[in-house]
Amino acid sequence: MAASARQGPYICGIDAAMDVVTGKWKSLILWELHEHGTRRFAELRRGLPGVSEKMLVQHLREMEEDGLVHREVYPVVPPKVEYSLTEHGITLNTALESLAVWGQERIQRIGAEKTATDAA
Amino acid sequence: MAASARQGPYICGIDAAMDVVTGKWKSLILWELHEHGTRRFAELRRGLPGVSEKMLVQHLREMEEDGLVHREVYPVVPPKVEYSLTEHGITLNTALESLAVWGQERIQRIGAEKTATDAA
DNA sequence: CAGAATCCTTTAGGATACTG
DNA sequence: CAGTATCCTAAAGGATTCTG
Repeated sequence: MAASARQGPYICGIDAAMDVVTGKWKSLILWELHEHGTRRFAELRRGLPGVSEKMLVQHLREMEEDGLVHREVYPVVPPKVEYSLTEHGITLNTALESLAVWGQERIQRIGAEKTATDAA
Repeated sequence: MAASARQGPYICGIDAAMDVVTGKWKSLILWELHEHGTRRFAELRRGLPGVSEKMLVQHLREMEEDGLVHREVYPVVPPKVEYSLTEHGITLNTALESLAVWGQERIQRIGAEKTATDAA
C-alpha cells in the first residue's frame, strides 16, 4: 500500500501520480537520486539546501513505501544508509521530464516579464 | 507575477511546474477545461464533485494569474462567466500527459497488489 | 551518521452564511 | 449565477533536542 495517506480511489492518472510526488522536496529528491544514482542520507541533505532532517526522513520513507526509492542499510558503525531509485522511481522521473521542460519555459517567461517590467 | 505565493527562485523546472499545479483540484480543473474547451463556474463545480466554492474560486484565480486560465465575464444578469485554457494552460496539459500515463500504470499496480493480497 | 521524538507555526482546505 | 466573507479544522512543514 502507498504511504501517502490516501482516502478514496483516484479520479485519474494525474491524481495518482501527484499523490506520490506531492511534498515539498519529493521531486527534488527524485532528481538528486537520478543525477547521482545513489546517495547517503547526509549527502541528500547537503544536496537539498533548506530541508529539515524530519522532512527528509519522512519523504524518503513515504517514497520507499510508494515503491520509488530503495533504502540499503549497511550494518556498520557509524551507520551507513544508501538511497537509490527503483525501477518505478526511474520511470516516474522520465514521466516528469516534459513537465520539467514546461517549467523551464515558464521560468524563462517569468524572467522575461520581470525584465520587461523592470525596464518599464 | 505568479499567484501561487512563491518566495525564492526556482531550483529547477519541475519545481516551477509543480508550483503551478499544486492544489487539490488544479490538475482536475485543467483536465475539465481541456475536455470541454470552455466551462461556466457552475458547470465546473458539478464536474468536480466535492469541491467547495471557496477552493474553486481560489484555484481559478491563481491559475488565471499564472496564465493558465482565461476568465471571460459577460455583463448580463444573471451573471455569466466562462473559463477556458490559455495557450500555456494547453501546453501544460500536454506536458502532464506522460505523468498521467505513469499514474494510470500505478493504479493498475496497486490494484494488482490489492487483488493479490485479497486473494491471499 | 542516521535517525527518533517532541513541540510549534504555517498553510491548505472546508463549512456556512450572505450578496450584487 | 457567481461569487465574498468569516470562521474553523486538519495537514504540512520546521526547529530543537536526544540517541543507538
